[in-house]
Amino acid sequence: MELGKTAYVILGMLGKGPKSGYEIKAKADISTRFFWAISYGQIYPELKRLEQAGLTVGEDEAGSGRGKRTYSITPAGRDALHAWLTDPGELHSELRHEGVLRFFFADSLAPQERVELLRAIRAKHERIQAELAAIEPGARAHQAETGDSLALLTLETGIAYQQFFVDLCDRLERRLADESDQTTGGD
Amino acid sequence: MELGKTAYVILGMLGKGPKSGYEIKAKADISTRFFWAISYGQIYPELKRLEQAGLTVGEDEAGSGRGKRTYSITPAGRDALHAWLTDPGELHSELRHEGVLRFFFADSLAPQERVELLRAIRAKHERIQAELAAIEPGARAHQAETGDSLALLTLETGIAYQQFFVDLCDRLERRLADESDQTTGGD
DNA sequence: GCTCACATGTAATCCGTTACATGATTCT
DNA sequence: AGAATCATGTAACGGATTACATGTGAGC
Repeated sequence: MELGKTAYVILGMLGKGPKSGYEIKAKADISTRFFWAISYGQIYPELKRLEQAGLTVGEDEAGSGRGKRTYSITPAGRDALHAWLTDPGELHSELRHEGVLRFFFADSLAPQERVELLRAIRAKHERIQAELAAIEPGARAHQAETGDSLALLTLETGIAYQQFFVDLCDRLERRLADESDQTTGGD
Repeated sequence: MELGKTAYVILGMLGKGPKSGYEIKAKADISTRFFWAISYGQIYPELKRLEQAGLTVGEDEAGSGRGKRTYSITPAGRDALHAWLTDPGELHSELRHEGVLRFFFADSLAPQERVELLRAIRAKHERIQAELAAIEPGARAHQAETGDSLALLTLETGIAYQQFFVDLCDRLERRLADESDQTTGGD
């Protein structure tokens, strides 16, 4: 029945409790988004497919506006989720990073332009890090409530990940400065 | 004329010297692949589009087998490349990391299964790091020849990036161990 | 003669984003 | 009354991978 990774994001979210498509998106936006983004265009069709496959069940919420539909995970859904979490096959991972890409091709740039590029990369990662830091208090409260420590641990991973790039840019900028010092004979 | 990022990978490669589609792929596979992957399915059609746009010129190589075609960057191509390298707009970056994704949802796993997940993530990054390390001698020789230090610097960035995940997995494994120590009352 | 590296290309398919359409409820 | 948020859904499009088709040249 071959589910895509995105299906597991949805299934995983429902594993933590029943949710609507809208709520799944909201939760994903403050957690998985930073290492696996999803959009409405995937969520709603996928929820239907998962229901047809018997991995989730949807229920129309009475009373509330225009048919809000809340989905829950089924036992079969939990099995599928567990099978994925422990699947010994390849862990897909890919990075598309325009900043590093540009840096790789930056030998045709003037030294000043290179530095500006590094600063721009740094600024971007700092901005995302600030976004993540803003989420932390909520995640901490969530851990206290539910006892789920992995969400917070993953968030901290995200913050450390951004920090890696900030440090990297600092290091590279210094390396470039050292290099041009040598070329110009120091002083 | 709105070029996609992949077009710039090709343009950037040609900026370092004339190449065939095949050669572009080979170079990308030992450099940009780790932060911006490309495939033949993109390269050949894109080379044609870039030629039509006047950013590259192709020339059929005489003598060699079934029409090998070598492309060079034009002055207009260099302008476009420079414009991209210094574009102050958003730097696209995205990560899809199944390992961290699974970890986020791993609260339903047994402690032993969690550790196995972390070990699998770690192993994968170590494997990629070894791949990168194998490329390094070639990159070092290339720098000595051409004076282009950024390719090597970028490769080292890739190695450090993999190391980040290796360290992360070690840290997380220790954190999980500490946690279960507390829960079981130590010993 | 066989296999491997070199070499080009396309078509099917998949995955995902973006933009759009629609409407209810809640807050100010 | 108006704005923001909640809420669902689809269609068009774009980007990229995969598989396939085809063929040459060099070395064993």
